[in-house]
Amino acid sequence: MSSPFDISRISRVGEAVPQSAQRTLDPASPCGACTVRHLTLCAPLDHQELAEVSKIVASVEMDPGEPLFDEGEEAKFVYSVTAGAMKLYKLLPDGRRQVTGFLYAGDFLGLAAQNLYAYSAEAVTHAMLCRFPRKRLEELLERYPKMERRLLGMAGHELVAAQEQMLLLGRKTAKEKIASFLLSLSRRAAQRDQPDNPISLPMSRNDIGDFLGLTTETVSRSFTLLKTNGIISLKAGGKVELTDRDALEEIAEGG
Amino acid sequence: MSSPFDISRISRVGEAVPQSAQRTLDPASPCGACTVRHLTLCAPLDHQELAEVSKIVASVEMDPGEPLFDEGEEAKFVYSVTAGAMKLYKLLPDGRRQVTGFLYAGDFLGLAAQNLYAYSAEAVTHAMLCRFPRKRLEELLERYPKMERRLLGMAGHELVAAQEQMLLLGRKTAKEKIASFLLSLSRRAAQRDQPDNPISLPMSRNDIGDFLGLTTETVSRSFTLLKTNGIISLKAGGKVELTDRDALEEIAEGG
DNA sequence: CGTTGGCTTTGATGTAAATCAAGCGTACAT
DNA sequence: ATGTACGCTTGATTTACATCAAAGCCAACG
Repeated sequence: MSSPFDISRISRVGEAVPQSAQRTLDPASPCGACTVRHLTLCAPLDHQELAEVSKIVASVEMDPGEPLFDEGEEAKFVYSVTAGAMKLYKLLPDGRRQVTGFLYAGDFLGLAAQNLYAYSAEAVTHAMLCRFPRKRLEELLERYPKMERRLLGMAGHELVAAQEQMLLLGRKTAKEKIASFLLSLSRRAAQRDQPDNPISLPMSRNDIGDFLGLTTETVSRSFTLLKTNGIISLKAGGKVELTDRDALEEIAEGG
Repeated sequence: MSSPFDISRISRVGEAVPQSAQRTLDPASPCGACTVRHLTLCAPLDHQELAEVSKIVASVEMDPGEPLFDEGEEAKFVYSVTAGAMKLYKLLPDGRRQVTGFLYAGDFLGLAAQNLYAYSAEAVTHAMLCRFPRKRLEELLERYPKMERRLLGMAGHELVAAQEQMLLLGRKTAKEKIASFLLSLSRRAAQRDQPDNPISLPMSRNDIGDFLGLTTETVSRSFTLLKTNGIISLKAGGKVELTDRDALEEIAEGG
């Protein structure tokens, strides 16, 4: 966790801001310079439309463990991840935690019910996000139906992933959960043109456990089991090599 | 399960069709007469627009246990439930099953990834649905952005519900799962202006188990436990009375 | 109206994963 | 270099739920 004195560095793009707080976006044409736009909700926009978006976005920089918002808070903003990794989670009153997703560049956060965030969000690694005032973005969505269509497509993908995760949480064994998790990380890396093997696991064993409905210990044991069977190998820097992808896929589906 | 000779009765509305297959919709103005429109994706449409929708919808009637489509099948149609209850589920190769949702009037089905259904769908009770050819509906969505906005709103609600279900599957005990399930059914009934107590449980113990990540036996034991504690009481016709709603809410949140 | 077959409930036993409890590294600070 | 702290791994024990097994229950049907 971050110290309570850490503060998200936020800057309205297009305004004069301290150099230090302005790392990814060029103030002159921030969205035009966005290197992950093809992955985001801004993908379908043309040059002119991006200029409109630029007027309402701010850039946010996060340190590992730093919270972005909490479940139940008023949902004034929505976000798009541009770099690094975030996690979303829900808590029960006694502290039990369910991580509902890990987010990478291009992913969208800020889902709300009755204007309150439906989950808490926290940085896993150092991360950068674009921040949109919810109301301003909704105005833009009315003006640009293709942006709304894009968002609907992204929501559809999220729903498919959510159903897959329900199958995992409700019906898979610890070993199957870990195998499925590694494969889904690998596939997502491939989608964003990153190496799909070895893959990097920036999150802790505890986070993985809270995502898969397991304890840290069971996650660790399942990793060692797969390692012992020569199916994966744990490398330095939190990297995992998928030595036998076919076997992993077999296990993930309950083979 | 239904016999293999059962066939969904399908009729293009507006065409001459056998009386028996045409039970909910008035062929003259089928969508205009829809009694659950305010719950559906058609809610924001005016009279003129509904007439356009009428041209592409067909009415489908289902018997209990009858399958509508299977996961992996080509997703030619999407559906809107107008009466009765449906269930959605995913299977593992060895037969383990995860029910991902129970659907009632107003709910939307037909989520697809790469044009293939992401889950199987089957009737729980006798049910009626409106069937939309996917491509024709997509054309309509382009013409009517407010319909697309409506769909986006519905997808958002689904995503919130999915996250809640992940918390349930990953972190709640059997008793907490049953309590949460009963409360969510009660709340959904209230939303559709049906009595929220007693509530009706049209699905089997086995279906409930596959929805909550439990076995039939554990579902049954949890019900008797709540019954013994005077928190619920099982009535005739698959109805459940929530005798002590506060206690149920306390239990659902891990109290 | 007795038989049948499918759910549901209840009981006895087994087990995968949780919990409890030390040790291990590795990374960072003193 | 040496402490120390935090996350990871490994081991021993417990437990919630699954599995296996057998009765009840009730609606449909001959």
